[in-house]
Amino acid sequence: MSALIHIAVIDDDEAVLDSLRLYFARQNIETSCFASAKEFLTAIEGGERFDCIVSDVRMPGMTGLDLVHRLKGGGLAAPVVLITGHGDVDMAVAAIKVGAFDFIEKPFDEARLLASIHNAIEKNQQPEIDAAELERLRSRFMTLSARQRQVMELAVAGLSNKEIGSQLKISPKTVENHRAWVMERIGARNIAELVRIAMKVQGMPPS
Amino acid sequence: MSALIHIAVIDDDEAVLDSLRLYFARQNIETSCFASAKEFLTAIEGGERFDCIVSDVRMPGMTGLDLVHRLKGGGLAAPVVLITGHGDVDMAVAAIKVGAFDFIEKPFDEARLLASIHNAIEKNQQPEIDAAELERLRSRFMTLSARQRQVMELAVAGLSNKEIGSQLKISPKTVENHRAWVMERIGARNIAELVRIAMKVQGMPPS
DNA sequence: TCACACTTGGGTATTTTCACCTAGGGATTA
DNA sequence: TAATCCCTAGGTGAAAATACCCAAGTGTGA
Repeated sequence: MSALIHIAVIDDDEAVLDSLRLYFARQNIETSCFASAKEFLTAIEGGERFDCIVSDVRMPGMTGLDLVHRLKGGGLAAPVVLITGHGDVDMAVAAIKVGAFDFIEKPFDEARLLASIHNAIEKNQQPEIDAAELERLRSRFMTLSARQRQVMELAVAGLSNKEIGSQLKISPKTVENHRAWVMERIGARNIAELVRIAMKVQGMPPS
Repeated sequence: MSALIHIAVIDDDEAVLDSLRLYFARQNIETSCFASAKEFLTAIEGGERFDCIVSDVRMPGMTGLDLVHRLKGGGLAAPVVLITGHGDVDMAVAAIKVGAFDFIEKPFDEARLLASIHNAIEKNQQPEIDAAELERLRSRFMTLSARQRQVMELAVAGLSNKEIGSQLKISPKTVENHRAWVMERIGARNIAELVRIAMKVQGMPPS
């Protein structure tokens, strides 16, 4: 699924930049380096997009924290991992609160940073998938027949096949058949999943 | 609006507890002190509610971080302000990510803590719809042990007893027992109901 | 009229859950 | 020390769900 990860690294220290560029190259990660937040923003304004942004906190001009603020305010979805040389708890708290994904102290293990980046990207893909997923599910609900939907609703309400049958005046066996159909169509593999899907779909009107 | 602020303070250090109690008394804030997270949870289970929870991070038994996890998992809305003696950035990051409102290093200015508490309470004033019902459900969640909660979460995710057992490295039979306990305690009569209750209380998650 | 989908219902066998029960080990508390 | 709670795990038997198979009646649209 992951074609090629493309990240941005922002640090005013040339040595750090070089070191990280080399490390990420070895990890098969495409890296764009920037010596300042400003340079980075220019690239963003030029239309460049990254899967993850790794930035130092303390830099001349715009700090990493400012950058997070700016990016989140601009609605940019890419996760930001901040790196700091000074173990500043207050700043870490502030950073996470404004939406930074992680906050790592120098000196850090490169593997730790890598793990955080992977984690950030993974978590970040969730909402997009959710929106698309929701539409997919909604369309599947539409293909259900009236009877199937009836059965589904009662099943989601927690009734057993027997109870559903007596309520709909059909045999439990028929209910069983309908139920299997519903599960297959919706793509749920168990009742718990079906309940979640039903709640998700019915809990949110189409946008 | 603010009748009387009532907060909980949790710290295993008697001196800190006394000091804060005195300080908050002077600020006209009602304070309940607890020497451990467990004592605090007992009070919560007994139905006590607080506008804000101030807790030390490092304590014997349950840590402040565990506490936040537990409270947020149970859907309790009260904001938590954590205090730590060791400037631990990683822990601060983890704490904020799981939903702590603030993370303050010792030694701290009492006014700083007070400001954070006021801020937390103010931010926390969001409208709750079926507050009474949610409270009832939350209190039930609080009575679950850690293991029971684990089992519940996996069950809600749709795993079978066998799958849960293999994941938790316990026998399916034990899972079955835990599950029965959970169902009884929560007051759910089938999985569908459990899933719906869990989603309501925790306002979550993707499958 | 024919094909297709939906509904209905049955059979059979396996798996899973549910509702009871007992019982030991470990940790905590009175 | 005794009581209590939790986690562990086993047993039994009933109920339910699941995964397959099958067929017949009813529409709808090509």
